[in-house]
Amino acid sequence: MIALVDCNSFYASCEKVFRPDLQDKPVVVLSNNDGCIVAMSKEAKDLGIKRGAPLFKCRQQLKDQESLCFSSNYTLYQDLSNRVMALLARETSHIEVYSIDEAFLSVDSPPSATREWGLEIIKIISQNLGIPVSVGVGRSKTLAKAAATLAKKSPQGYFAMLPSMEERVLKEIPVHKIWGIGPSKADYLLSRSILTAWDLRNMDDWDVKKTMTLVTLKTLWELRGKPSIEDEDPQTDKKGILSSLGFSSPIKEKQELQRAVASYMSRAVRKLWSQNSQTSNVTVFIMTNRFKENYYFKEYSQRLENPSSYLPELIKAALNCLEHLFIRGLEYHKAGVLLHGITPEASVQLDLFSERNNSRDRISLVVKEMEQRYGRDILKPLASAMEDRWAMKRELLSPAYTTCWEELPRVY
DNA sequence: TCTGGGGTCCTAGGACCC
DNA sequence: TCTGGGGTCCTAGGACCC
Repeated sequence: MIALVDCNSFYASCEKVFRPDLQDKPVVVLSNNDGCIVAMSKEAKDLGIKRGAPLFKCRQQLKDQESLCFSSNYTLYQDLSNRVMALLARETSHIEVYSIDEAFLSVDSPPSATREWGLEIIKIISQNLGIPVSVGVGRSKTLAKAAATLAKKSPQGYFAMLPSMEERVLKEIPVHKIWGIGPSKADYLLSRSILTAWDLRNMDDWDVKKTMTLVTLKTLWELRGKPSIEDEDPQTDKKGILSSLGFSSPIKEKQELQRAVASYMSRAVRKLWSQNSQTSNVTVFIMTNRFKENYYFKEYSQRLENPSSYLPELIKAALNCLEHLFIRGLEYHKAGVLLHGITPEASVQLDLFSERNNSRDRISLVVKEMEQRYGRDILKPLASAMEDRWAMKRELLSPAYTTCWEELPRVY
């Protein structure tokens, strides 16, 4: 059996950990730039607030209820997540950390003791970290996921879908709630009168393979209790790196866009460095407000002659892309940089006529070392070093309770 | 006024090769 | 009118996830 351990309202729960005064209050966490709502405590959910809703549309409602908003504090969430995962790892022979707030665990206990094991996990995480979690158990990841959804509704936060219960339970689950079935596939299934998880489970393999995808076929097998979705290997390097962010206020000037793009590139390159890789393809995109008329979105890619992780060269490529995109007179809301064709540094193929450029390697090395010693922003490319007028809006940020000496919570 | 960011995987179709 | 067969690789774009 497989268990899915899922933190309840994770971001909101993290905010509550160091604010006992908020224990029973509605809490919501906002996206970057304090734009929309990405997480809510149970109390906020009960108010009928929807995930993904823009803040300005529910501001009044939140005010009426004395709820509290927070800007997203990823430093805090990632740190608490690491602690949750470390505790979970002690309770199982195998753990797959699936996302910042979820992990699949293999269930080692005999069936008769599984319930105690699950409840013990909930207790451990709650006592050590103050984070509420739910545990769902099933014969496959997809079944464990479905069980976890039901666990959230149960008072103890635990639900095991035993094989004997599968038919009854799956008949109650609408097809669009199944992990891996998004809006588009749900629509298609509905049009064929496949309404529940049980209906999908009983479809013909070839039919599914032919009219949908292999992924859906695997989902179907999983619903039948046959594990078919493999673990993702956390060691494997990223295949694409994206760094993009909306501006806190619109940008008109090309020069400002250039600074933003240069700065996004230096973030992307840092991710590249952290996995010791090089990139061979740079893409830049810019866009105006997509909710307004005359929406403009355009991207431009440039292939590099040789794979590179040399920041100045990559910034130059990005700025060159920007030249193909920029139109004067528009108000830009967002830009981004994508790196593709990523290869490990060790196996990079140079073309016949180029030589490995040692001085570049040394510059990158010095930058890396200085960042390690003095912190991330000690060196910035000049192209991005001016004032960041467009920088992210985070007006409601909570302290970095666990990762910054100055911001440790005080006990009086 | 204000509407997130960062990923993965799959498929179709074109270019190219023998 | 007739116009091989079987591959690989790459890219764009869709779908889905948290």
